[in-house]
Amino acid sequence: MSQRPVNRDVNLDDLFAGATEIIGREALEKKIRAGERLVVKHGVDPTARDLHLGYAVNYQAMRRFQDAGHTVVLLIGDYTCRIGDPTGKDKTRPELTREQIEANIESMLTQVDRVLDVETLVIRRNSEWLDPMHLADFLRLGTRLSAARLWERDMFQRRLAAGEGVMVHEFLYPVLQGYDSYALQSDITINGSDQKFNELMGRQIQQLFGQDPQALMIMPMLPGTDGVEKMSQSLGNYIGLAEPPEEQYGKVMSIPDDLMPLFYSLATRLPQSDCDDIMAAVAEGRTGPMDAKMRLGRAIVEQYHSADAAQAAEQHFINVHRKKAVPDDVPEVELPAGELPLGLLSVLTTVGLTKSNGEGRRVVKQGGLKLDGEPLRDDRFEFTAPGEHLIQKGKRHFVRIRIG
RNA sequence: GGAGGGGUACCCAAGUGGCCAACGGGAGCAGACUGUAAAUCUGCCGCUUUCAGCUUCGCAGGUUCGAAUCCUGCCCCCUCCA
Repeated sequence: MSQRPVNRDVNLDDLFAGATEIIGREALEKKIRAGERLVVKHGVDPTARDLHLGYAVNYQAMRRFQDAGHTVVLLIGDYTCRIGDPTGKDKTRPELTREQIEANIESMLTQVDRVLDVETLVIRRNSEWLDPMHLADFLRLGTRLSAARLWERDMFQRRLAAGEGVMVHEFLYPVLQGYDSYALQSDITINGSDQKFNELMGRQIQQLFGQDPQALMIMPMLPGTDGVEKMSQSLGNYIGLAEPPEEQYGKVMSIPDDLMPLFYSLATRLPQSDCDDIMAAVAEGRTGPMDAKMRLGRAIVEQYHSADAAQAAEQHFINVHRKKAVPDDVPEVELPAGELPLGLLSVLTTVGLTKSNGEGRRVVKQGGLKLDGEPLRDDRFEFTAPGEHLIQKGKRHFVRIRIG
């Protein structure tokens, strides 16, 4: 693994771009200027998931550190994920097997490689040091940490006030996560603001052991496509890094207009000055909001796919949504002619357009179904002969069926 | 160990013997409108062979013509006190 030389003259404002807060900035700057190769930590759970633009806010920052020659560590919380972060939402998590964890890391890497340089990326697992840790060691660490400090956490206070409980493991979680920073000798951790408390604990533990406390680069949470909640997989309001170009583009087009500035500066690699110019042009009426949004969509698709893909996705969007034409990549399903006649409702369900016959009946009744471009309002319709048909549900769900 | 509160559909949450397939909100789906997959408005939103039938309100029994609602046992969750 070949590493770039450390760039001690890197522009710090560029390096820290986008961060809402840098804790311990001064000490960090000294290290950079002295030409030290920093250990840059970013922790993730090895759960199976689609990485999305919200995470990419961190990855882009990590990439800049890589480019400046520093060691970026992707810390896999394979030990702590067995315990469960106090999100207040998680039920007891199913325990992941070693194989699952490795498979998840693998899939994660194929997603982050769109942003990070995986050649120099260092992967560590916190089971490396937490597994061999003895309870006595942990308790000894506990003799030097104040419980009151842990209780301060606003989430705990809120939950207690709301009459909800706090579990012992949740209470201790920050200690384990903080220990990671010590084990890695982290110089800086890049994470979303939701991790601030845990990472501050890391600073404290590092100091207990005589280490320099890590700096914290706290990145803003990107809102989801609904414009209200933060982007997250469980809320389904996310734009995945590995999603197909048309999906990414379409989802970008669906964000509320007033989210555009945020997406421009957090989700694209455009310099902040360019983002400002674009939004100024919109404000002054020189550019339409739709054009600005389309440009945003292209920029994002281009970043995770290619310029060609961005063009194609835009064309697809114009065709399907503006001109209401049929896209050219409609999924096709083969149906055996032996089962003729085939009832429309059961076809809709087997083809995956509806979850039940009742839902299909509803869609047909409401005029949301088209067969070969023609509205079909008869839920008792049957396909009686072999052949090819285009089924459209609503505006954007298409399936081509081939009976025969 | 004691006292109290609670478990309802994908999520939140009403309902405390029939008018309950179950109020309301969110999510989702469809229609209208729109530059948009935004916002707004309208409709739908357990399953089925839909003028009807079937299965649902933590689990298992029971009372009753009839239960999400009452009784018994069990499981789980939360708060306070010890």
